This record gives sequence, C-alpha cells and structure tokens, in this order.
Amino acid sequence: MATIHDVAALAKVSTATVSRVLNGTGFVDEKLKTRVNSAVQELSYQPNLVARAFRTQATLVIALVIPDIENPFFTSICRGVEDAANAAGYSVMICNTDEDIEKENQYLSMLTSQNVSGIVISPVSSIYTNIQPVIERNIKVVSVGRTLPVKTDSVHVDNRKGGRIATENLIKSGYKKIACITGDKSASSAEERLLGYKDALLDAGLEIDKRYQIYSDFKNQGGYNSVEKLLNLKDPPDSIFVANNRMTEGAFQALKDLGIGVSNDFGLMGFDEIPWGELVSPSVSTVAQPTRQMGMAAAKKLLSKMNGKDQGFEEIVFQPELLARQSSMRRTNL
Amino acid sequence: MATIHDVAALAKVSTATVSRVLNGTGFVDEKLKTRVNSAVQELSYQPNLVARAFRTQATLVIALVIPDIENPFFTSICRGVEDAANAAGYSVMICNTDEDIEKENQYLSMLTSQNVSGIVISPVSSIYTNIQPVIERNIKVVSVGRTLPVKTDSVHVDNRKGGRIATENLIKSGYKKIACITGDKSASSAEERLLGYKDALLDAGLEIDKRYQIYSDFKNQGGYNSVEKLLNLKDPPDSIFVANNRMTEGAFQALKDLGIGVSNDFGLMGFDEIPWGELVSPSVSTVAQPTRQMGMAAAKKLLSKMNGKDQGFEEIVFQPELLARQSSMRRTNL
DNA sequence: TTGTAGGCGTTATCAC
DNA sequence: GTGATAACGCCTACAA
Repeated sequence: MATIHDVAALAKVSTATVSRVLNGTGFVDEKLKTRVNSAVQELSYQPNLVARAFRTQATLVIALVIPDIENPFFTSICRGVEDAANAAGYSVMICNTDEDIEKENQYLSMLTSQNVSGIVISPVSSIYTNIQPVIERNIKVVSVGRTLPVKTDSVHVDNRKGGRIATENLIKSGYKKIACITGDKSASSAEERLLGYKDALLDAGLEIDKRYQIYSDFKNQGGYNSVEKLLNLKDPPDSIFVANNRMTEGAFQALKDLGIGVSNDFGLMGFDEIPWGELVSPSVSTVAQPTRQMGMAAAKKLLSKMNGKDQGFEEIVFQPELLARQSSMRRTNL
Repeated sequence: MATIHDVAALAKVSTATVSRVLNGTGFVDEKLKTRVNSAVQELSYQPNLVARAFRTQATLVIALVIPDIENPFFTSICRGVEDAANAAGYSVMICNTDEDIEKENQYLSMLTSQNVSGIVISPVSSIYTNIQPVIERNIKVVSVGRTLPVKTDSVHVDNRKGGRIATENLIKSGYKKIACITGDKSASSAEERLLGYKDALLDAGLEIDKRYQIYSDFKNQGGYNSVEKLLNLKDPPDSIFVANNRMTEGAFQALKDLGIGVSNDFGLMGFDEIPWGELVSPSVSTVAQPTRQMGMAAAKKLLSKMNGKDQGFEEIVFQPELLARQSSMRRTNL
C-alpha cells in the first residue's frame, strides 16, 4: 500500500505538500503540483480514509437507519438520500433495524463510535428510540417518516391528513362501518394516521367504534391477522383503511383468502405507494407519499446542518396524495 | 468525549491495562478489572472505532454491494447477510450501485480506502466490474447472484437450470412460441437463464427464434418495453419467460395494458420471488431462489475467508424452485 | 501482572 | 510557498 510518504518521496516534496495538493488547501507551485499528481498516478495511490477520518474526526459518511429494508417505502427513501448525499460527495451507509429497538440501539452506538458525519433515521419508536447519546456526541440527526423522542429536524408527510383523506374516500363511496388497521402505538406515523381516520369519521357524523381500531405492526402478517380479527367480529366492518403498504399487502391477501373483497362489496384503502396496486383487481386505492423527495429533503437538511450554518429545528411536511382506484369504490349498489 | 486515557486516569491504571480489559486480551487482576469497568461506566466511555480501525487495520464492517436496492431479491439477500454478519459481531454497510458501473467503481474504491473487512457483491457486470484493486488490497470478496470477472468464492442459484425449468413449464402447458426477456448481456445470470431457456426449447424440438430473445435491463420499464416489442412482431409469441422479478412486473403491466394475458390464452413465467404473485389473477408462476439463505451463505463464506482458514475458491450453488401458478397454465384449449 | 512508549497515515500548526 | 513536526486514540511489543 502506497502511503502519502511514498508519494512525497517520489515527488521529492514533503508530505505536507502532497496533502495540500490532494485536498486543494493552500497554495502550491504548479510544478510541484504536477510532480505530486504524477507520483500519485504512478503509485496508484489512494488515501487511507480511515487515517484521514481519524485525523480529521470526519468520515464523509452519512448513515441511513431504517426499520425495514424490505419495505419499498424505505428503499425509495434510500434512493432520495443517496441522490443528495452522493451529489455532495458523501457515501451512505444503510442500516436495517428490523423494527427492533435493540438492534437500533446497537446500530446507533456503532455509528457514533464510528464517527459518521450524520444520521438520517426513521426510528423504530417515537418514545423509546435512544437518540440522546448521538446528539450529545454532536452528530447531526434528521428524522424521516417518523418522529424522534427528542426535537430534531424532521421530514414527513402530513400523516393525519393522509389518514383523513383515505377515510374520506371510503366515506364518499358510501361505506359506513369503516375499520382502521394502523401500526405500533409507539410509531408517530401510526398514531397520526389513526387520528386522521377519526377526524374523518367525526366530520361525517359516523360512529367511532373502538373494536374497529387495531394497532398492529406495519408488517405483512400483521395486516393479514388484523383482517381476520375484524371479519370475525359479530358486527364486521364494511371497509378497511390500512395504514401502510405492507399491511395492505397482507390485508389484500386475507380478503382474497376469505373470499371477500374481490368481487364483493367491501372497501379497501391502503397507505404508501403500492407497486402492485395497479396489477390486481380490483386495483388498490391508496394514499401515496413522495418518498424519494422526502429522502432527498432529509439528506439535504442533514448536510446543511452538518455545515453548521443552519440553526434551530425545522419540520418539513410533504403532502400526501390520494390515488383513488377501484378498491375504495362502491362496486354494488345497496 | 472520554478517551482511553480518561478511563485509565480514573481507574488509576495504564491505558494498556484498560485496553486489555476492554478487549479481553492478556491477564488482568480482578481488582483492576472492576476498577476499569466502573470507570468505563462512569464516563460512559465508548471506544473510538475509527482510531481502533486505524491502529488495527480492521474495521469489523463488511460491505454489501448490490445493483438495485428497490428489488426485493436483493433486499432479501441483505437480510441473510445481516443475519450472519451480525451474529459474528460485524456491521453491514449496504451500497446501492443502481446497475451503474461508474457508481459501482466509486463505491468499491471508497470501500477499499475505508478498509472494510470484506465485501459481498452482486456485481453490475461479470465482465467490466473492477474488482481487481480490491483483491490486491487483500480484502476478501464473495459474489452473490452474479459472478465476477475474476475467480472468487461465489454463491448463486443454478440459473441455467432455472431458465430451463421455467421454460419447460410453459412447454408442458402446450405453448410453442415462447419468448424470453432476459437482463443485460454482461450479467452472468442473464446469460445463464437464457441458455437454460434455449436448452429447454432444444430438448423439446422447438424452434429457436432470435427475434424472441430480448436482452433488456432487469428493470421494470425494460420488461414493459420488451413485451410491447414482442407483441408488435408480425408473428408474436404465445408466451414469455421473463428472467427476473422486476421485468416480470413491467411485463405483467404491459400485458394488462395491451389487453392480453389476463383473460386470454397467453403464458407468462417469471423469475425470482414475486411478492404480489399470488395477489393478481391469473397468479404469476415463477422460479424462486432461496435468497435469504443465499445471503447468509455468502456472508458466512466471507467470514471464514476473513479468518484466513479457508483456501481456494468455492462455488456454492442453490437449487431454483418452480412455483407453478396460473399464468403458465393453458387456460383455453386449442 | 502491569506500565512505558512507539507508531499506524493523515492533517494542521508552526517556522523557515 | 514549503517543510518539519506534533497530534489524533488506540493497541502491542517490550521492559519492569
């Protein structure tokens, strides 16, 4: 491995000069500059980033901590984060916590010890996620999709409004007994979407039935099980608003398996982009988030935070978009 | 930030002793050990991993380089890699190359400069991926899903067999004019699956028609466009084998948009796990790979390689599994 | 068993 | 402008 010393020796200059040329700091005579550059070429020298990070205390790496890498919502956010980070010369380290607060903790402490320059996180919990030590180490943090227990910059969609327009769409089609399957209580987005659901019911003068509100886990199986639970009630709902994409998948499967919903008069609203939403019949209505833009916004915010010229905390709120397709339409008349 | 010196001072021992306690190397008196541990507690000391990596030249981080983070095939591999890596105390750094050889190059040189302990990679190209410098730096590499230009350990499914059984499944249903949409020529898996397709045609005595073989890009839109192209032939095929999941999605959409395939007599076989395969009608037949296991196998191989007690190169081949569903069945009689 | 001291490769602060 | 040189935090001979 060629080091900066080898380059210096070959170019007959000091390591300081090599460093200056490499980093473009300070003025260096053109002649020396070319000598250095050709030495770099010849030795195919690559600076040791670990040593550099050690010396400068800055890694040029930002971490993206997400709860579920198999969820298209988060991978799309990844893309946005990458776009912004790469453009600024940063690498992105993606960590998957698997909705597990323990794993999340481990990753966070690993990342702080690793001295990453900043963290974009979609926390497992808006209550229990242990972000304080990170902030104390002065590592900048921006949350995306879900909020943190501590005040930070955050990027998210107006979840409450999203829940509301999803529910309103069902109401408009004439559904009266609308259930809601949301995520874990401790995730802010789950709570917000449920609130929006209640808002819509209240506005429409519909009854709010506790048995129709299910806290699940944002996962496929959770959606499936919740649908079963709802349909086993002695007074089952006539439609369901499912508060994320993966649970919607499970819910759709359950409705199919139970022989309901495909040809029958049963309403379904999803949340998040659903890649297969147009492929099935009935096609699945949903409330989409501009995920890639959200990722970009989060990363940009983080970068400006890291530059230090950005004080205070901002909440960047995107608007949810209703994609009204077939599954929320009243398909038979009463 | 507390350093090892602070801990040493507080515990009234030398830094060497602290280091020994922390790493469990060498013998340390129990009394000192407890003194050190409580000092660590009190200062909530976290070792600086950058400094440690700098000193030891080893990072306890393995990188996973994949071409498409929005593809469930790769995210599932991620999960497997994480399982094995985390169990061994390693963190996983995921890098998304976006099927872009430039980006891949950048990531690889970043990772080598970063001194990651090892790399699991699903290369963009089996010809152009520039892995040599990594290997020369003595960073261990295992490929997964696709092969590298250089001989390394590799984990993959028997792609040729996969292509064959997919095609055979269509043949068995009575299809005669079977087309194949595969990925980019330079990806080994694309080529192999196409070979399997040809094998099956040959065995069955069916004609091999060049116009029915399309090299696309493993992406959604590619599948869509290829289907359009095929159906515009003056002698269009009666069925298609699509060689990965994302192109299958695009293909399904195209068939739907063109009014074919859903109710008509047109066969479709996919490749890879297709999350929505059971949700649509007709349900989509496919050839699945045991992705999570493959990820685990790759990471385990890498770890044993890093331990140095594993010479030579192994090719770990998993078996593809036919999931015969409706889309490959002959739904109307001729 | 414990402590001292050197060095990993880089950058930054000084003199020159 | 350029070059010595110290320092970043940690581990590990080697000495005690």
